[in-house]
Amino acid sequence: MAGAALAASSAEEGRGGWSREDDKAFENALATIAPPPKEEEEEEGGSEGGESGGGDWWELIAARVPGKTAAEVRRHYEALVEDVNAIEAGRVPVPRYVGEEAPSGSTPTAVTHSSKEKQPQHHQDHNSHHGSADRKRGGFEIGGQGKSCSKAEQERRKGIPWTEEEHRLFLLGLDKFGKGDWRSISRNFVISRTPTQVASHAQKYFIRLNSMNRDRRRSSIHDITSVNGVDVSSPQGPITGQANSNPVAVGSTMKHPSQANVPGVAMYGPPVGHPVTGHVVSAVGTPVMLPHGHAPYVMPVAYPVPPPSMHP
DNA sequence: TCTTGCTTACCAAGGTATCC
DNA sequence: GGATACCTTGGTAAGCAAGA
Repeated sequence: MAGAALAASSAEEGRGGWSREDDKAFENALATIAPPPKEEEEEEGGSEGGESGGGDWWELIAARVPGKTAAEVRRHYEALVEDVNAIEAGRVPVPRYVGEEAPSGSTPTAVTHSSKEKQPQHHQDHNSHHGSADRKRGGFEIGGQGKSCSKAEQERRKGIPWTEEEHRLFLLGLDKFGKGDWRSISRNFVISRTPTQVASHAQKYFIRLNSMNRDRRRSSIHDITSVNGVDVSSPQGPITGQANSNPVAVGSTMKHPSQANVPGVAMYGPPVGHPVTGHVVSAVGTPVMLPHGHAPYVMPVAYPVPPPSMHP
């Protein structure tokens, strides 16, 4: 989505003159100002919190985007939503990274930064390939391009750090779909990441949660365990067992550990468990950032490089 | 039985804190 | 300020379970 949002944004530069700064301000506004409650759209649980709630939501948003009117902001938002929906519906080819090959065949499958999904990898002995050049991030081929790779490619290969925004979406998705349903989380929330990536991220996240009471550590993105003041960190232990220890049924209401004295709360300082600003949340069943009648999880986020949608 | 999806364990790279 | 150690993170192979 972020990619979609960015694509939309850049596409819109021609129409509305939205600069990256404008987009950023716009996104920040969206993240911090709750949409007004709307009767027909609030059935899913509504969005609490935030600083607005009034009818002039667009005005509030516009107030945070220098030089933009409420109407412009609204149009911009709707354009973003349209693009996101179009991409999710498979009607629009997903953006690709610079230097990326066009996806062959009809599959619009995104070019992902997960090498697993995009290029065959020599299946080697686990030990033997460790340290081997072709597994190292600078060394494997992409689409037969060989070793000559651009800086951008190398940058991409070494892994794209999760942004706070992505992590928040991850938390929201976790809250909504529960642990284990990485596919849904990836598809509906963190659409810039593959399910595998989401699962991997989750693994680290839960490990982090469970080691919260260990000695002092550096802060990390995984210290963010709540969104909008609502703690969405799961009390469940590490992702354990193939038996799918998934104690959280999909769509079920998760208990918020912070309210139930769970680790995962602040352990050394502010970053830990600090509420993520933004009205996004509410936990279960709540659409993310939904002003007027739009599909959930539309939270435009701009990226320096448009992350491709992972979902065909 | 085969396919799909999830979990775990491991690695390399990069960043940060600490020590000199 | 530089060197070193430690920590965090993203990615992926392998194993396992559930469903078709």
